[in-house]
Amino acid sequence: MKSSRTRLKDVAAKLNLSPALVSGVLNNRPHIWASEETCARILEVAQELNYYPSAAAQALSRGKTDLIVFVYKRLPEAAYRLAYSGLMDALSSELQGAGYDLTVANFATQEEVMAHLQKLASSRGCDAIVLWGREEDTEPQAKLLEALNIPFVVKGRHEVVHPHWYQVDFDHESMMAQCYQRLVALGHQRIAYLGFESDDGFVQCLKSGFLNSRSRHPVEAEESPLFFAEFGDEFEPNICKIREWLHLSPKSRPTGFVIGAGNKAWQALEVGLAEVGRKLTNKPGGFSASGITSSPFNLMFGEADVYQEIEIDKLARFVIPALVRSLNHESGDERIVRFLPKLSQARTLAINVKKSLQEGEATI
Amino acid sequence: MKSSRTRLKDVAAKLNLSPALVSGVLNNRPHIWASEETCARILEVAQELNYYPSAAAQALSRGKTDLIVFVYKRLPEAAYRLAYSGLMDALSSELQGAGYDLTVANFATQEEVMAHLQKLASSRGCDAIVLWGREEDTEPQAKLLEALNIPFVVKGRHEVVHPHWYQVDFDHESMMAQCYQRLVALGHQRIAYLGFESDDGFVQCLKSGFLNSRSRHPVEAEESPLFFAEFGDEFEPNICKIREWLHLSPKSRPTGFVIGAGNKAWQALEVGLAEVGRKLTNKPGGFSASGITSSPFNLMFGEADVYQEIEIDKLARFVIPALVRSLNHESGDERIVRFLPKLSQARTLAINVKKSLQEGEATI
DNA sequence: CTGAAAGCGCTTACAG
DNA sequence: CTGAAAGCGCTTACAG
Repeated sequence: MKSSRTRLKDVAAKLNLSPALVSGVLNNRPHIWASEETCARILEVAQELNYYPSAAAQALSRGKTDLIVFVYKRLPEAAYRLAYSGLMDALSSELQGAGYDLTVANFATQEEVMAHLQKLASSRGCDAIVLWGREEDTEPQAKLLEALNIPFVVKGRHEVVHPHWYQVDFDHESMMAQCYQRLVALGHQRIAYLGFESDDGFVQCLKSGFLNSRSRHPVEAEESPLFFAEFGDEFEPNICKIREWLHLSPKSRPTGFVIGAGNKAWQALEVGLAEVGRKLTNKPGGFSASGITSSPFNLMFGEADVYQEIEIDKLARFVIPALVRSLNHESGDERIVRFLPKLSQARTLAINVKKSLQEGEATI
Repeated sequence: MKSSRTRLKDVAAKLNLSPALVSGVLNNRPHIWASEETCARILEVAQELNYYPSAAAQALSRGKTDLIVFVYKRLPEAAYRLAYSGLMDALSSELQGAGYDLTVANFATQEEVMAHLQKLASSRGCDAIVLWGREEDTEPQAKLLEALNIPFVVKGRHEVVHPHWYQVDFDHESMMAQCYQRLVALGHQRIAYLGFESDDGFVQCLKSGFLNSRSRHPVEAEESPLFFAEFGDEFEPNICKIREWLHLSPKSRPTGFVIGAGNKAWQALEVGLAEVGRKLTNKPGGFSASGITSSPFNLMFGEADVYQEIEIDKLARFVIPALVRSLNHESGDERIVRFLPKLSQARTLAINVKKSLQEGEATI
């Protein structure tokens, strides 16, 4: 009982109407004339016969696939994979709402990505493309799409070199500024920065966000040293640096920490503090931190205001409007979307193994 | 300079050949005759003109879209979202290798999913479908696809009611059995189980895997109590139960833990042990645990052999072969794939705040 | 062994 | 206001 799908002419035949009329009504094309009643009957029969137009035939005749392709180069680091978690949920659901389907294509190498983009363009396999990944990868990809004259949106910070590209990303500078302000408001005088060691665009923006805040703000005496460190997403180098900082004298060690790095940095910070009998707090007078996190995130011992995982989904939701603008070749500054999330309190396990761990009872 | 894409007849014209011949050679159809040299020239010109066949035209004339759709109902719990992390990477890359593109469609409600499946089938929008999610959701979805006679593979444990479905999942029973054996090998006599509180198929399989191992294995005296608890993915209920167990006398409390739950259970276990000055170890004589984890996973204090995050990707790789079998309507037992991962050592922060935390120095 | 022709299932000017 | 016809770009029997 192979159910041969219903075609347009089947529903037209059943109604004794021409396929053209039925097509016109079903797509409610303007300037199509059919009585109210005929329209109703057409809808009814279409539903009754379970008619859905052939996607391929429509794509061929309309020259439009209603397909958006999400393209990226696979990154080996688990941290990046996790950053994509929830992205498909958000993108697919937004696109469905806009009448598009989402196709996903990822490749191990940049060459494969470029070849696929070329193929997509030449085979008219989609209406538009979303590029995701590091700037060093997405930049040549976007250039190719630009040359091929195919609409696209790219995730990333390309405003300096390519201000005319449709692009979406966080406002990393302001995020770090918010964190810095938060710590200043808590009364911290010496505020350290833990970042990533990377040329990635967002990393540089995080860094300059911190440095600009610091130089603009008067709390740190100009001659006070700059507590600044960048590492890969690993525990060891972070903990070493933190130990070094924490072993400075109480008058000279940093008490506030802006984190422009991943969960390993947070873990190192908490462990480092625990080693000296302290934990993070949101109250004045202790050690405090604020910054970005990867998902899932929770503190072990203390408390802190951070940017939580869910933000990447929110970011994804800006992609679709940008895509629509791109498809319509709308111009203007709204080609560049920069999203500033809000700080919120991190969940914590509030582990309290020994009394000596409690705030204020430094033991070393 | 809108680059109008090259069509088949363009390359045919340039070669003074008929489109039919060119098409035949490009698709290297059997029984097509063209001299070696002609073939070479065709390939050459196609490449030179950057020719890729129109996806829509091919789909229409061949009745095949080369599209696989990955369909699921969105689940609100972050834990589930994370379980999908890496899935797209694995699925897309496998499919690209098999000549298919991956399309993703997710919806908030079951009704929307069902409607989309109906539409996909009727619009011939894809060649096959991958269903992912909980059995209670995927079962009616799969039934619909079966009725619509469209090839599919479903993630899940449907072997009892639907042994003829193409399905892929972990061998949860054997996983729990492996964990149990591991603890027995370490000399544990009283082995507890921490699971999820859920009707999900995999949860039931984990549970029966543990219970069967236990009943088959002679180490536990038949009258020894069953240490067994199931909770949602939350910290509090787990820690309460663990405290209760750990406060039993050394002769009667459990020393081994099989974890059929998420990271919250692990955190609770580690915190509970830390509260009594202990941590997990892989050596005989202490407290040990083994089980499943969500990604990313690391222990805070101790060590343990666990199933790591990456397994979900490995699982995904079994989907494509199953899909191909499904497309060819191959029969046999290989419709059901059950994957048994290997235990491996979890990363640990090895936090060691106070000496009293060290193994063997119980303090309470 | 080759090329002209029909067909896939829609859409959309274009004549009635 | 309507319907017959051509066209989207391929593929594939089918006659030469």
